[in-house]
Amino acid sequence: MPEKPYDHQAIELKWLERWKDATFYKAEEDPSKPKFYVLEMLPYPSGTLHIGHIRNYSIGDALARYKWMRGFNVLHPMGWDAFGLPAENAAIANKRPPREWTLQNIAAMKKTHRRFGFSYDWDREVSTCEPQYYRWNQWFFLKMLERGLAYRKKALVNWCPKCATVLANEQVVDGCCSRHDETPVDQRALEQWFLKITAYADQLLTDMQQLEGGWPERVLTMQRNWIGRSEGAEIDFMLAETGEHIRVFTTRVDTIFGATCVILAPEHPLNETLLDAAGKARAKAMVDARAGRDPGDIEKEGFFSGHYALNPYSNERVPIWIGNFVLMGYGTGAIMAVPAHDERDFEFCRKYGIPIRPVISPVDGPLAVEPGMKEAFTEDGILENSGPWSGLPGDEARRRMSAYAREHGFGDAAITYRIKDWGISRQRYWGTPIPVIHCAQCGVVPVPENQLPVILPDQVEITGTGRSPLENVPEFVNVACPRCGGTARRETDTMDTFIDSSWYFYRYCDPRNDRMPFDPAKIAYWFEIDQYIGGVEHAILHLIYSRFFTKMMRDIGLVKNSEPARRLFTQGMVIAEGAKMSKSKGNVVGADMLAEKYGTDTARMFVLFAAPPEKEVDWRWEGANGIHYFLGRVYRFATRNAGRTDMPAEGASDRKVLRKLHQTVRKITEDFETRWHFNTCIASIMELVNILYAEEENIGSATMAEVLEKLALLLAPFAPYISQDIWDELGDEGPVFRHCWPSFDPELAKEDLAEIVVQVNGKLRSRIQVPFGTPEEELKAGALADEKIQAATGGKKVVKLIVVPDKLVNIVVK
RNA sequence: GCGGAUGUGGCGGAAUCGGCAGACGCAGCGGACUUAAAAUCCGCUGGCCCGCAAGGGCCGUAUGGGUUCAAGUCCCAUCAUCCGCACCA
Repeated sequence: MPEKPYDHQAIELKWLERWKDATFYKAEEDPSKPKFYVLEMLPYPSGTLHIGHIRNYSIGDALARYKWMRGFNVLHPMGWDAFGLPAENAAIANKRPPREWTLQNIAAMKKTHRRFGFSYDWDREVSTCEPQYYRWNQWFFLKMLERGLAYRKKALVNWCPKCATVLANEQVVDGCCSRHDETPVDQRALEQWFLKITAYADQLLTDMQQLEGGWPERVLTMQRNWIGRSEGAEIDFMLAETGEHIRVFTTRVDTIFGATCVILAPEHPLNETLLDAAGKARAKAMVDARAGRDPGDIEKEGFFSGHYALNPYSNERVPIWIGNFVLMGYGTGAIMAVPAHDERDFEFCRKYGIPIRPVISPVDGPLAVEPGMKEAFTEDGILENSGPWSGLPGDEARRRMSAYAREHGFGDAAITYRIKDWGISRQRYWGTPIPVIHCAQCGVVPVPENQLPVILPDQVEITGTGRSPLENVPEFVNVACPRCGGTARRETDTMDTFIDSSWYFYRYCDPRNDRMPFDPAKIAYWFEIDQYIGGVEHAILHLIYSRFFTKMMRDIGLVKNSEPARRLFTQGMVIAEGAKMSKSKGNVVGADMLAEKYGTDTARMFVLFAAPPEKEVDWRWEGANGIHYFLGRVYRFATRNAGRTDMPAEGASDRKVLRKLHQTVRKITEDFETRWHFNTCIASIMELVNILYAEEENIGSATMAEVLEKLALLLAPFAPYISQDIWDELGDEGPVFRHCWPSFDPELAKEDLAEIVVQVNGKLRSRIQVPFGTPEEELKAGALADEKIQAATGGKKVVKLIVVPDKLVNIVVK
């Protein structure tokens, strides 16, 4: 057949058109087949797909296609994380309703998605801003309300003045809004809804054992730190005058005889009664000074409150201080300061001349003496000067002293977590309405289930003033109380959008169900997710909320699994010409731009070729040229050799080509099953093609037919259009990615002769060819007889011979 | 400050279990084809040195040490870059 030029535009358009109504990516439950659920994180519909998205989807698509070819029943869905702030900002800027803006963006992005030909089952598409979806957010909220997992409290919350809304702790980075780098976050007291993720803190931690090996260690470590479990004790110090209690949390109750003061956070509620007006002002100033600052830069400061507390173990009277380094949000907001055995306390007490009293001696040394201590001794040791506890080792003392506190009613062993309950109220329009009603008579009343969904009204003026725009929609706000029928007001806050993405992957399994969030039987078939793929930036937020939701759903009987995803892969970022891509730098590499210039096959393959998928990729246009050129080489070779019968008889070239072919199949198969280094997979296909060019006229017809067919199959997971077109040119039927993945013959993949590296004192000096399995003695003899080796050893004494069969001989001479 | 990862040609990267460093590609150089260019095809391409040449030698995986017959790979220290956490009691 005559050679054809590689016209990527024509090829991609042709198959795009032919596949328009194809159904081969449709997934259906089929218990007779092994299932495989591969999932990429759903995008926010910003309007355009960029190369970072393409990388994420190209990895997932290659895996999905490979698994199909291996006979799995694959579920590979896609959807839209469609609620969120940018839609409102766009509405303010362009005077267009968020819904319209969002739907238009989805349409544009979906078009690009289709153009790239990713293998999604679009019948399962989910868009989180649709009432059919968010009604189940509301339904889950009501379920959690019933179980006490959702509750309301007045709380100091993080407030971003630019977003004009509340942020979750996870959305605050270095005291600033994660969306506005330079904007310090304020603290405001508001009535907020919270989800009790802390009730699952322990399970979130212990269930990580199931994820070990399947999730990146890095992500597990980040989650562990985020949950921040710490074991210790809570102890009440009694206020000397009034008898009120100050509860402190400590991990080192064994050091309590060294406590020389108690320190309260500046926001501590007791300050209201403890401090005079001047003191309150100082405390307030401390809180303000801390806002938005890097904690490492703030010097420890404090002042004496004028009051004293009693140490319940020793009955000692210690001063109560207010300290800026004590956090209200952790533990009890109050600490006992043991300067001799804690670095921070040491720094603070030195500064203010508070006594330092060592009570723990090192296991193998004497007790420190004060004055003269240069730093705190923070390790475990033996208790001294600690009344009846003296002489005990630290761990035993902690156990017995906690028990003592419990028996005497002034404390107990306690576990504290760094993770806090999840504040989900947002004073925003474009999100899921929280389904409750505020009634003057009945208080907070949940919207009855049969009245869901609470529909987000369409005609709303977006103001960005910090009050929910829904407050200005009387037909939304004014309702009858479901309990007493009296006039009542609807809740106008909406939910954090992380709710949406916490369970969307369940909805994919049953996306049109209007009686339940999904049918549990379908979940039982598809779950857990076999492979989840996304950016590492979601290591704590999205991935911890999703794990929490799964456990909650399990506890209300909807699912059986305790974890959503068995395996997680976090791909590296794509940067452009050495810099992080961003709109402001104008260096965003858009997906459509790529499709036009090189075609989608080239774009996909280049991001996979440029680096292993877990590493960062630097996008360089010249690199993409190389892949495009390579695909052209493949295409021209295949079209001019398809169906050829004028080839010479089979000979040495066939052996060579087939060996390389089977080696390539083996390499790529192994990589798909283990480490996904698609860059070297593609490199090995290039090597194969280089050999084909070198041997083109010497290959027999049968070999040529086999190699072309398998080449198309090997390319299918990475470059579906060109591989399909070659498949078609070869006269093969149907979609190439529904054909069986090629097998390899280990015998054919084997080299004829082993090449033995011969070293003298560890340096390469010669190579010899021998049959595989040549005995050690023969290898030694062969190596010593080699001309170059004789020259190199030059009659020196052979001290030792190291032999690695089929690989290497090292001759050690003196 | 604490924790983790990474460091290999001009560039992206390869070397999967301690056994040939630099696969594959980009960029560059040369040749063929062409009136010419593009496209395409073929070749060269870590550094230094010896040689007209064929060929050969030495150095080389951030730096300094160590283990080993053998180290990019293992151990210790240092430096650099990136990421996460950062007063968590």
